[in-house]
Amino acid sequence: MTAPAQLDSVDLAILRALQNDARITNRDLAAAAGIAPSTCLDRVARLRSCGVITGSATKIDPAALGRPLQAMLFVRVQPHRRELVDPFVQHALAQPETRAVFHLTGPDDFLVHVAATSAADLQRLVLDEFTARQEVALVHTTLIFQQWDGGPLLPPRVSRP
Amino acid sequence: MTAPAQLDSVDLAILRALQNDARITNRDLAAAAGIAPSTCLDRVARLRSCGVITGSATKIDPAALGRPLQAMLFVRVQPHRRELVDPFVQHALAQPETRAVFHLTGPDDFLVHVAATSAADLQRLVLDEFTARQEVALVHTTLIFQQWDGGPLLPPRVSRP
DNA sequence: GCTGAAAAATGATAGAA
DNA sequence: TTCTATCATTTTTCAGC
Repeated sequence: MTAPAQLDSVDLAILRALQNDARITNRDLAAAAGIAPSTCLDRVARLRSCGVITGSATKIDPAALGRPLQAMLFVRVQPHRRELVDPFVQHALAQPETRAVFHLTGPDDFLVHVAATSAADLQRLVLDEFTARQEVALVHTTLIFQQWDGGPLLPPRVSRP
Repeated sequence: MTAPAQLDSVDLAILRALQNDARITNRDLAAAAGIAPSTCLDRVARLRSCGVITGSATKIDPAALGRPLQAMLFVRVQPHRRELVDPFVQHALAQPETRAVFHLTGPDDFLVHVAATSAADLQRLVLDEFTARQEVALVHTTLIFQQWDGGPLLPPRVSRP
């Protein structure tokens, strides 16, 4: 499943194109990678079975959906034990506002990325769904002015056979 | 382009399925939404032209790619002026380790999500690519133990015609 | 919003470089 | 391994209703 993944420049081209557009046709993907369509199918299947490709997702604009206010919630859990960590994560993921949850090192244990419908919705989320919980010692809320997606994630080194 | 987007329960089903798997066939998507395939095509085209759907991406496992160490960099820029903000963001996005950049309210101006190949790579990134820059006053580095993707992002209210 | 026929893409196969 | 070529099947498209 999770091999060290020896990737060459063809895999790199495939990964670059697929991260940019998950719905690219196999024909176009093969052309972008400079290989035959049948070979391209094999390559993608291999990347999938190696665990490099884990899935695909359609990207959505939260503002266009009616969720114009995004924020980061820094959450401190007390005590910081596994019995409390797992339920907290599940509860955070169960909120419709939650986009992602990160378990971090440092004074703040969790970072929760949320997309709220309004300041009132954000306030309710923080007070009723997070601060109100027994294990939550502290929530620090920060608004997101703007965000940018990084380019395609690529392997640090490419084997050149 | 960016209309208030009046979405009904069919759009909601489409958005849910598409966020879960961008490569779902239109046939299966139509079945999931309970409409005819041709109607489904129209709906998706409308969601795209309304700006709700902005694109698609294949999901990659950074660890399988050789980037097992993810971190959040909290960056303070001094002075916090637009002439310095834009170049900083461009430089952050130009790094192969960068997954996302957030411009935040609060004492830390930016949050940069990165995927490094090793602790040495992370150290180099922080010291040589961020701290070394004139406008960067402070970088605080936090490791990511684990992360979870939220469920599909859905509109807060659904019009019921 | 639906139906159905035409067009295109896919996935699989076999054989050769 | 990878490529070329082929083909049945599935999927998308685009009329018209």
